[in-house]
Amino acid sequence: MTRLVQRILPSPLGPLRLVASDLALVGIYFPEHRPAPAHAGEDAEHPPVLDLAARELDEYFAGRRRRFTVALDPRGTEFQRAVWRALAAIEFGEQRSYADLARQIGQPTAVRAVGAANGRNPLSIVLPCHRVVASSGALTGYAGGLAAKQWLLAHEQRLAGA
Amino acid sequence: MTRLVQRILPSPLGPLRLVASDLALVGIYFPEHRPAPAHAGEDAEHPPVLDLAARELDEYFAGRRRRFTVALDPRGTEFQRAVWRALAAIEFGEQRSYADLARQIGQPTAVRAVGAANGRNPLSIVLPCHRVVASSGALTGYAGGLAAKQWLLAHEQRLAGA
DNA sequence: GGCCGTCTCGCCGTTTTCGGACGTCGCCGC
DNA sequence: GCGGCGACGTCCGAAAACGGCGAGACGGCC
Repeated sequence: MTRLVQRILPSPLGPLRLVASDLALVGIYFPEHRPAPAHAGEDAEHPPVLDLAARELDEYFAGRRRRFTVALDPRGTEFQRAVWRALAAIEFGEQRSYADLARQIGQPTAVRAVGAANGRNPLSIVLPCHRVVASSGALTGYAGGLAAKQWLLAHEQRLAGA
Repeated sequence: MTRLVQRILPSPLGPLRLVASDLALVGIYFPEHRPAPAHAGEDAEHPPVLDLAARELDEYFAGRRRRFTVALDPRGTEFQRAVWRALAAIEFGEQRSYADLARQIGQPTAVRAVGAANGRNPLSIVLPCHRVVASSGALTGYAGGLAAKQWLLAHEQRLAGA
């Protein structure tokens, strides 16, 4: 029940809205995020975690960071958190299918539910839901729009080779 | 979403639990309150509003206060807040029926629902749900027990005449 | 014969909807 | 008095709808 504060961070994908509690990052949202996230409190004072998140994201976009260290507190159901935990294990530049994730959390048939949980990921980019594509390899959806997903994958692809 | 703090206040009706946010009083609960209210946070620091509430309640029980000035923030559905607003208009020593209240909020047939809303009143005493009785004049129910309701009415009756 | 697109259907957690039950009642008969 | 019934917002549980899917079946097209 701690207060939430937010901060807007410019990025190549448009202004990102970072939301944090006193202790951890709680959300990263695109300008036209879908589904629209709940409104956060005013940004009176910036807790340190918010500044750290902004710095790491800047580095990520600049190609100088592949993993994030900022404390996270993704809020959701038990199942969703399990999916998001699995997300965190996908390395920079890699890709997985929704079926892969389902297997990984021990519920190989819950493919569709994994897709839904993926769509509710509150920590875009940091929890790399953009690295999950259909088994066929097709891009299927993204909270920030498919263009953003494609941009992120290309960005990582470019750097992964180097 | 501000933090809630609480404080116990001794009274002729037993220890009352006062709950407040930074800005306003949110709840007043009897020892055996029904339905049981949600648990509040720890009482680390007392916001001014909590002390003011305690003082005014003391004065009320001592017979030196008939109206409260402490800021209130009763949380509930729109309908409930409408009922509670109507409650606040009942003067010290007066009594109304549930049907009266229903008429007052413009939903004369929602008598039973008014009763239910009354039962969910989070601010006992300050929002005087004890001044509402059946059309027949009978005492019908009270979160703090019928004895408490009777005590409050008698208390006000005694002073109203003076 | 391969190689796609398209369709259909089963999968499953979450969300939304729906229906019934439950009150701090009041009115009408008896 | 007492019993019965109607009133209506809430709560709660059940049921249905809804997705950022995947596998298999078809039908075209080289």
